[in-house]
Amino acid sequence: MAQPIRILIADDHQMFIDGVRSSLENISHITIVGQAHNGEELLQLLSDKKCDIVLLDITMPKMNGMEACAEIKKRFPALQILVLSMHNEQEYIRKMMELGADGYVIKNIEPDELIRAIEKIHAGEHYFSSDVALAMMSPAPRIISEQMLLHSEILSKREVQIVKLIAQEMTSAQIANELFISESTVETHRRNIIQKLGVKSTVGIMKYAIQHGLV
Amino acid sequence: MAQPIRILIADDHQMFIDGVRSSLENISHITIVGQAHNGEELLQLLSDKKCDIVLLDITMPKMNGMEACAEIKKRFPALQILVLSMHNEQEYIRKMMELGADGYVIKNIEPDELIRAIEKIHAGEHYFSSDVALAMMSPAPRIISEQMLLHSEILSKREVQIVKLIAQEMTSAQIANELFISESTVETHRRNIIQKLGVKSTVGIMKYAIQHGLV
DNA sequence: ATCAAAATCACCATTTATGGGTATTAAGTT
DNA sequence: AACTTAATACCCATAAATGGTGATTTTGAT
Repeated sequence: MAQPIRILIADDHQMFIDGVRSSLENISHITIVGQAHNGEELLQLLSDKKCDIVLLDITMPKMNGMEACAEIKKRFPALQILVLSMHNEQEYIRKMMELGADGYVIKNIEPDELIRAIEKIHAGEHYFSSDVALAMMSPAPRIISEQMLLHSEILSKREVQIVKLIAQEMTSAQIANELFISESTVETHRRNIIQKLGVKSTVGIMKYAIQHGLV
Repeated sequence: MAQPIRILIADDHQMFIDGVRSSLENISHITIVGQAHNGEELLQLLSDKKCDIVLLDITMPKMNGMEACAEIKKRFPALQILVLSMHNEQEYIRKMMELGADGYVIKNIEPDELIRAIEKIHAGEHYFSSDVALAMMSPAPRIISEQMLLHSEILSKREVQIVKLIAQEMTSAQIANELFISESTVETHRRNIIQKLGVKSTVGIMKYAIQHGLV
């Protein structure tokens, strides 16, 4: 190849970025053109620098990997995304693929495999590490999981906001006060959230929130 | 220094280990003598290899960093431990220090600072990254926090059991049914748990449960 | 301009959870 | 044997959350 594959890395841990860098620095046909510690930074970078593939973490502050992925695919459809996550739950994988990711590997991947993944993605193929592929094999870990996927439209901004406040152990009344809205409204939101996520109670909301990096 | 500082790294993510390795490989007075992906592996390694400092992650499978830390300090009191974690909550920091850790830094630390931390620890001092020190400054994030520390004995077996069931979105009645005890008892446990953890509601219990790997 | 989704609010009733206090029994420790 | 903790259970009252239904307004997209 005449031109090396240009890579951008987005991950909130510098040390992890360094790990990736050290794995790739001696590979002649791959070059790292930049790095970001969150989704916002990444999107800013993308306006300036040209690159082929983004290595994207999911758990990041400010704008997480899911939001970033959706945004990137909207603004730069040609850009390819390889998710590098520590989560290998079906929900995550499915979600990221729905949002337009081109591949998904677990962070404990070996350098060799990472290189292979990048090459595959660049060649227009999808790539999943074996852990990930395995996770997708099991038909349905929980009964609610199907329901969860059916209702997997993302929560609205307001709903996310409320989930975050719930996660701070606030009651509906306190949240209403915080957001200058009625308690009824908060409770309506609460119930809509429970329905959307296919969970039973606030406890389920919390699990979702933590697993999806909302807290 | 005649002898380099011998380091062992324990972290469940190989790529992170690689990140640390690449940061330290050109430092002549520091040498990495081994790595482990969980607490058990680490303890096995320690029986064979001699080393000065363990870089220890908290979140690991099989045996996590807390258990490993306690065990190491019991079996090898002279060995020094630098916690390398992504959590900078007071609870974690305090806990690890109680368990005998010698320093605590956040994973997004810069390589320079990591080296400094290792040197300090090896010199018999403690070391905390500025993030961590800052986190410890705030006297009490919540008023109940003091209470939290006073009551920081771990939950009893029964209580842990109930936390796990709560995490499955079960109501007190359902839990009572599951455990063949009265609903009153479950509610008493529930309230004791809330008090012990210094949280406000079931939401707080959930956060604790998830962060401490009970679910 | 029109349509769909999101956000807002209220009424109802019922179920759950929280907070206070009290008490008994079993199990384990010193 | 004396003491502590864990586990069990109940009383009362209040606060909070859940479920159902219906409705208006704002906002965003086609």
